[in-house]
Amino acid sequence: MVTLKQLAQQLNVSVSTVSKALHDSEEISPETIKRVKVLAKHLNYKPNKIALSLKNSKTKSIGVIVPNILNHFFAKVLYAIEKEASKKGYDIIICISNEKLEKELKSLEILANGSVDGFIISISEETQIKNKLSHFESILNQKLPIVMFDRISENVNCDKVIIDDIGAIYKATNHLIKEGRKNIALISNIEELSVGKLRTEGYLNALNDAKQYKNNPIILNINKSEDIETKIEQLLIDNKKIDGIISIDNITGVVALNKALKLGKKIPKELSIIGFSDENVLHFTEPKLSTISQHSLDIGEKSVKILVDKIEKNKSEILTKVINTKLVLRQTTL
Amino acid sequence: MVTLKQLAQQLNVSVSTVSKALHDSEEISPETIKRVKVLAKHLNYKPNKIALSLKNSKTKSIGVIVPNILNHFFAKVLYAIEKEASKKGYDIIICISNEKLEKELKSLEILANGSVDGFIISISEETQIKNKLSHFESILNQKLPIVMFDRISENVNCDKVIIDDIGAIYKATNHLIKEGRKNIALISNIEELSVGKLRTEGYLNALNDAKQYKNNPIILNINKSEDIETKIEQLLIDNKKIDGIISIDNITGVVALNKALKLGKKIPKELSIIGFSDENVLHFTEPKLSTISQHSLDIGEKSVKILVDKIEKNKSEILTKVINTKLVLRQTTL
DNA sequence: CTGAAAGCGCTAACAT
DNA sequence: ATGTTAGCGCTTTCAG
Repeated sequence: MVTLKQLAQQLNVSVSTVSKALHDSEEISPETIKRVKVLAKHLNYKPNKIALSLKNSKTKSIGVIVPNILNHFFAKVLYAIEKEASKKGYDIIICISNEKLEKELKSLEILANGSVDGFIISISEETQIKNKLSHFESILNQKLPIVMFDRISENVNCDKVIIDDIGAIYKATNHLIKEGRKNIALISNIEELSVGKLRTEGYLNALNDAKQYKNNPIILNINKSEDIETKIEQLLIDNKKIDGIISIDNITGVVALNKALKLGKKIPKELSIIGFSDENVLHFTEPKLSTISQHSLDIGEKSVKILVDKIEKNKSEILTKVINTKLVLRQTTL
Repeated sequence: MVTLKQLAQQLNVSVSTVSKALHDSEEISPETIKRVKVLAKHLNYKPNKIALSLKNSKTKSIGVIVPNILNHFFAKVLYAIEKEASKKGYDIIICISNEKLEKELKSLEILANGSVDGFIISISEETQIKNKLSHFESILNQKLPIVMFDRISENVNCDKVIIDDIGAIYKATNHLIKEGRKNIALISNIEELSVGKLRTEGYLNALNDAKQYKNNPIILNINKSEDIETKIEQLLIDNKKIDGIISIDNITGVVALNKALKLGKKIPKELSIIGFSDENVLHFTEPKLSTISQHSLDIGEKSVKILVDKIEKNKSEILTKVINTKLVLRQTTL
């Protein structure tokens, strides 16, 4: 890399003159500025980011820690984070916790060595289960701001970007009730997560609030060790009355659709299905899956905006931003 | 952040003593080492990465530039890159080119300001089409190593990690021929990419080499502006004789399967389908899609290993590593 | 208008 | 065994 020093030597001026010239300082004569800039351009000089970071105690980098990048939701949020961060002149350093507390903790600790100005985090499953939160507190104590999204913890005092999980599923369930469905099942493979519990709550609330709905809730929680496809197929076989399915994660909806088709169900005539998460590979099901869109792009964008505000404007109020969801009716609902 | 200086002041010793103590230097007395370490631990001292980077002219960071993180293949490679990099003590800074030359170029330039020790890159579509490669040369001239994977350019003299694209599709096509298929179509939405051309070549070679195969190739190239679902459905309707489909990207295989089912095709009895890319959401099709697995994890892992070798051992030979593919027969082939 | 010097946090050669 | 100094690349007083 070309340095100020090298430019200075070649031009027979001092390093500080070069620095000032490159910043169009009033102190420097126009011709010197010209000379400096010409050479800088010619040698492709670029200010060393590391040196700047050290000098300014600002890295212009954001640490992003997500549980699982193979989950399309997180990939999409990441996409939006990168886009917005890039727009604002920030690099993003990403770590994948792989749903493990240990990795999340380590990643956080490592990046808190001066590498980043703040964090955007979605909590790992293990962390949520064990409810171990001290690593977040530790970061906040070091005056490094954190923005949590989707998988948050009420007990950490930081900015948050979430969706109205209860309301989203409430609306979806209600839609099926209004369709006249009498046996609406909820399928989930995220029982342990904060969002899983909230979404389930939305489903139960909706059933409760509908006076005309008489039947008991049907909830299929599939845990990590169980086979999603087997469980769902079994549910459909065991419970032939099911005429509505709400999936609260972004996988089981597709599986339910495929299994129902395989079993010869007419969709949406005999069975309505609503999945979770917006447009993606799911787009390509046949018929097209109706879903709750959680606007992943907005979530990512907003997270960056809030974090950068914290970093640059030292805003001190802690806020929780709720991103709207939308029920997108495609072809698996009436 | 706690600094050496602060530790030194509190202990009434010099900064260098503290530094040496923390590195268990022979020069320092055991008791001083003890005192220093106790306080360091107590104050949660962590060496400032930025300062180290500046001092060592090594950032222990890798710049990763991918075209599209929503493509499951890239997400998976990214996952593997993060895992291996983390293991080796490297951070990864990611940029998403979004298939645009401009963004790729900018990202590369920005990170070449001292932020990273090297790059792992998969070239954007626009870059491949325009065949503009000077930005890579520029980086290499700055002695920053590059490893390219999947979407590479023969004309850039850097390490590469690829699969045997021709051979992979050749094998798959051959499998369908051996099944006795007489009208094997190739579907692609990546015509413009280097890998797209190679894979198509593999298909054509296989048809040519099979003396018993009489019919002409059937190739459906779907470009960005066209609707994948419409085109594929139309193909199946227009050409009822098609009894084999090879998809050379990681989307059209699923679509072809769903459309064929919708049109009442018996699979795999009347029609065999082979997709591209390994286990993922596609896993959940019904029946399960047979695919060419490209071992994305190996690709990511290997890329990091090669790059880190270059960075740390100054290896100078340029190599191209070919990762094996595997034909994984599930339920859409005989 | 230009330059010298200090300092960001750290390490290491070189005193003492 | 401990301290001083210089230097990584940069900005920014302060001096000239």
